[in-house]
Amino acid sequence: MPLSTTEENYLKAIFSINGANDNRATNQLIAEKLGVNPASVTDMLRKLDEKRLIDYNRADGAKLTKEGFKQAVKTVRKHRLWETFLVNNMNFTWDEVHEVAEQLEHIQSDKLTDELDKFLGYPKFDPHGDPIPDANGKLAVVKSKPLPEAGVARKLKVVSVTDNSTAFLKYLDKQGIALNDSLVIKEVVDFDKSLLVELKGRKEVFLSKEAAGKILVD
Amino acid sequence: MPLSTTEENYLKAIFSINGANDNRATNQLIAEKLGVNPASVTDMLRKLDEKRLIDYNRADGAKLTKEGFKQAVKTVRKHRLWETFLVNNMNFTWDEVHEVAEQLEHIQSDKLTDELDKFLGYPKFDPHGDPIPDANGKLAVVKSKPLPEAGVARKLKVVSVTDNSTAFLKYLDKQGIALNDSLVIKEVVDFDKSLLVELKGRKEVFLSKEAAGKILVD
DNA sequence: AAATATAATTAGGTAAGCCTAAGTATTATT
DNA sequence: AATAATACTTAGGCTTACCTAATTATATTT
Repeated sequence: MPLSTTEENYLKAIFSINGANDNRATNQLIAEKLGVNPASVTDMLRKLDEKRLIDYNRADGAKLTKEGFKQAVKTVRKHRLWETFLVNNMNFTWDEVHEVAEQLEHIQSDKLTDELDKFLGYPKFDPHGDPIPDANGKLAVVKSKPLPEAGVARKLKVVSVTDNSTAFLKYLDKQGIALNDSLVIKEVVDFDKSLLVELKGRKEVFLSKEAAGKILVD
Repeated sequence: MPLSTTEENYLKAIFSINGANDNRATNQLIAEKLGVNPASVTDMLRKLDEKRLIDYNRADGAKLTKEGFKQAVKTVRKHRLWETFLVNNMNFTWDEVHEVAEQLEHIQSDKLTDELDKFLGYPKFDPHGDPIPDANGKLAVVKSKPLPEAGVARKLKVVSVTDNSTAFLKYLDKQGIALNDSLVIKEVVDFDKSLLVELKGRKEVFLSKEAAGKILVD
């Protein structure tokens, strides 16, 4: 039988906490992410372990099994496809989509998911710049590129800089940009190709074309 | 707070049983429609009565209040809009849509509902020929009648079916009958009241009295 | 009117998913 | 090593929405 909405949400939470690493989600992190009491988490993790969707024990926390991973990715795929649909076709803004997508991601129909994917033109990224798993669960691999070559509105991560001069690094520091920081290009100014960039803390800064070209993002 | 999926389903069931008339749904009919035990229905009807979504007592059965009616129509609106979307844009056939639409009808977002309506071009009827309530809950009125009540030799149009089961829809498909098709009753067979019907492509098929009674024409 | 059938209700129980409060491990600090 | 802080589990309970079996109320027959 299919997973419940709640089970799907737990798998998704573990997926988002563990990421690509070999981390193991703790009860507390999961409880916080889902807004439930840690005692409730214990119950559900045990249940998911029994169903072989996760590996779980008190000492090491929770890790998705192959099957659990598959299910989590499927839910993420649906979530991101629906977000794309809402923004592209239903006139939602990227900050309005989350709540509705949280509901839509639990609709159970592989046919619908795949038709939606087709309808949208097999998008690789959702409106937040997060990669959309394909029908086989594969995620687009992002290879870093200079900031000016990245698209607008995608969630980017600073992975490296091509100028290690003190002057440049100090400049970045002053702007509030550091390695591994997330940022989003809000706008490309037409006449001088400078970029309006939103940083983590909702702070916005302008970067000249020269400066931006030295920042590699993912 | 918003209604639960189950509450919405009860209201919808009462709506579909009572129709436009002043009927009052009985526990048994509701139980049958929802596939639950009559004892469970008693519980829920009492709860809906307390919430003033229905008027309920043992003697007269259940009737929607103004608010309950509003909620039911809203769910029906969503159901039929999603069905239309699935057929028009997701390559579903009209006999495939029901199960998924049962899930989609519970998505809570007025903005999404109205944007979907707009996206679809404010359709008046769904793929089964059922009228779609507009944003104010108003339904297009159709003066249609069951096929056996229509006269012989008149050009008729299939506007709706009163049985949306997969079995019936597949049967119609096989006979070559689809929504909005034109047809003409050539003959009423006396002894069993079955109908000889001529379809668009000059093709003639026999329809039993039972099957014909579920086809509404204009 | 009495007997029977049908419909609805009551009583007691279950499972999922959550809670609080109290207790037990584990890890960090002194 | 002893104490304190943090993390997790246990125990007992709650709500929703369902169930079965037994009972009561209403209709229908005879």
